[in-house]
Amino acid sequence: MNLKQLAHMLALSQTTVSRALNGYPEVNEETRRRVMDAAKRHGYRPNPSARRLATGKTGMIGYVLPTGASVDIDPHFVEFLSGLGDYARSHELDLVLSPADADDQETTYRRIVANRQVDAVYISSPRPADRRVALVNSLGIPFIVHGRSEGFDFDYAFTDIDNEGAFREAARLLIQLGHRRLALINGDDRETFAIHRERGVRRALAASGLTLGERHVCSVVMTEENGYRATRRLLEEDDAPTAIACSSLIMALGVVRAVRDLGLSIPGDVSLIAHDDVFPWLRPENFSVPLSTTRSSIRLAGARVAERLAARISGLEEGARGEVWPVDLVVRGSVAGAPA
Amino acid sequence: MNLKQLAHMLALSQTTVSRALNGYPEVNEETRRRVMDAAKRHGYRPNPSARRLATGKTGMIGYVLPTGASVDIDPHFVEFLSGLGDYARSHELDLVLSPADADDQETTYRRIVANRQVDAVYISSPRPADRRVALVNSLGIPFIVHGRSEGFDFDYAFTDIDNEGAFREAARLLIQLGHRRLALINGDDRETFAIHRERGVRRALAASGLTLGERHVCSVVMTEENGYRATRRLLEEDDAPTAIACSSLIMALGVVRAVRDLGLSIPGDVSLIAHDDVFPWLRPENFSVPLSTTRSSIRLAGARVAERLAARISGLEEGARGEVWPVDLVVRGSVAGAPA
DNA sequence: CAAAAAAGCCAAAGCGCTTTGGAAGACTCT
DNA sequence: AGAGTCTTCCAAAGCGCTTTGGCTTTTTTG
Repeated sequence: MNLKQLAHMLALSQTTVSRALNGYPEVNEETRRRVMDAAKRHGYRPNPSARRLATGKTGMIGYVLPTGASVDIDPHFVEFLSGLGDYARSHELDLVLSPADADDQETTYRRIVANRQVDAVYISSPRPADRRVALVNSLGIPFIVHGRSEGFDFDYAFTDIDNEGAFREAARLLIQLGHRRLALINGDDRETFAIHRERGVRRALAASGLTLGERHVCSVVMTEENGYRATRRLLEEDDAPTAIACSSLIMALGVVRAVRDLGLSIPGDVSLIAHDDVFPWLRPENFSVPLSTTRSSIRLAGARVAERLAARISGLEEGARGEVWPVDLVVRGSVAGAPA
Repeated sequence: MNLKQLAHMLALSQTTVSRALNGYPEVNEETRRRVMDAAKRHGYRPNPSARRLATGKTGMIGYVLPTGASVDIDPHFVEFLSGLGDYARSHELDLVLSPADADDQETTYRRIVANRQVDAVYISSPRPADRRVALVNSLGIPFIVHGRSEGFDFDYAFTDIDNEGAFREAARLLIQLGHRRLALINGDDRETFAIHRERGVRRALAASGLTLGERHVCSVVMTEENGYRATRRLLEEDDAPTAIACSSLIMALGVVRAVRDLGLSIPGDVSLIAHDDVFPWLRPENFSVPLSTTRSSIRLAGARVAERLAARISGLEEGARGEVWPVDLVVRGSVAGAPA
């Protein structure tokens, strides 16, 4: 059932039917109802291929997926996707993942824009002066950055959480509890979120005349194993920290294991706060010692990004507004006063 | 730069240029070179929208993503995606995720097929007599099932692992070690993989004249918390099992925590074997007691599914061949002889 | 009431590609 | 040399939609 047939059986022109269906004003309301009705009754759905050839609109949002034999997709992605998908569904948007060589995403971005394969894209895990952001901005396709980049001579639209504030508050709490030597087990410090978190910790320390020791901050891929290793290294030193801030729950698993392996305890010997992106399958309150966290649902962020993309596609949102979400500090049993 | 312009500047017809580019035989090799050359020089890329309108081919593979406020995307998905994406990239395939109401995926499948939005689809986490499989089969679009369904009057193509064999071997090992009361903490038993795993355990027990106690098997969503709860429940009973087989590493985290909370030890009081899908961020050898596992890389499965989909799209693979991969049993410290 | 404006509809021209059905020329064969 | 066969290319017809420009008919206006 295509437009031609539908028009024919309604004894109308394709033009009128098309306009009736797409809500154009120059068609009689009575006629429109007739058309809508017949369309529904016959299950008519405009062929998207034809439509996109004619309009250039695809009804799809794009994401360039860095891949490679040694490239691991961030497990956070799936939660983000849950939120994004949930919103996208209600707006009949599909998501197209374009796999790209992790070291050459530019080609892929250019392709999907040149080919008009998607109406908008989003970018995640940005770094300062991220080339993808500059590129996509210059290509002129609507986009939203999940997270923040920095150091451009233009503004852009992003949705981020207050990583600095979250870790500043976490550190402040630890300091108030008497801790003087804090450590930060961070994610990849080439990414903005990690930079912001480190800054948060430093600012809190500075406010009390303290500093973050050179060797008390580490930047690693966020795996359980790396959390373990970092913790062992930290705690086996002379000036071992008495409190640790950790950038992910997964790493925190390793932290807890390391602390135990060393015969130490949380929070007796070491206080621990981790960032919680809210996974359904791993909850901080279920750690052997309930984990204090800075909490922000990455899933909600996914839904929000989808919402903004949809708004941009339909022209409802314009400009380069960035939004920063506050982060909850949730105190549980894993923090206590510094040991004597 | 479109076909028309390219043809014009080569003083050839669109037909010839199109054929030269697409490798049709009825064009002089000399001409073909000229065309290819000019195309490359001018960076000509055929407009995919136009091409798909004409051919119906999209260069995309589809996946219907169940979503909803209370629907969590399986964390395994991201690993599967890593493999799929890695292969797809090298073949210029994109993946389109079509979010659907988890309770009504049929509509979405029909849509993407009717609209010719993708060249092929894959289905994951199938159940016996899975309606999606029947539907997609009847719709006549190329597809691969990751996992297995059962009970159809037709054959279909799938890539699965030997879940039954894996859990049979795991159970057999435990039995050989003297365990008589095994328990199985399984995933959702409406899914085929869980059924097969349970069958594997039962078969191994039966071979030694043993059975799996009614209350020694549980089927839950695979979260850390559920692993914990199930273990507590199992171990606090009178005829507590001395060995546990567990369907995921994430649940195993909870199992370990529960055992510890009860003042018991692994493998002294309880032996544990879990299935490992090979996550980069959580490795069984790094558990406090290195975890014995049945291991199969879900990432490789993703790559294989992509490969088969590509083969089907290009007509290289036909028929309904199913393939079942063997699973490694990797013995580490978490198993030992049954306590006296 | 005639002229101007608005409403409602349509035919046809794209969008950029593939593919069908020839046609022209070169080549082979008797 | 004439008929038949390849080879190589082309014009034009789709694919199914949107949109431009124009044509009637109805309504409004001075």
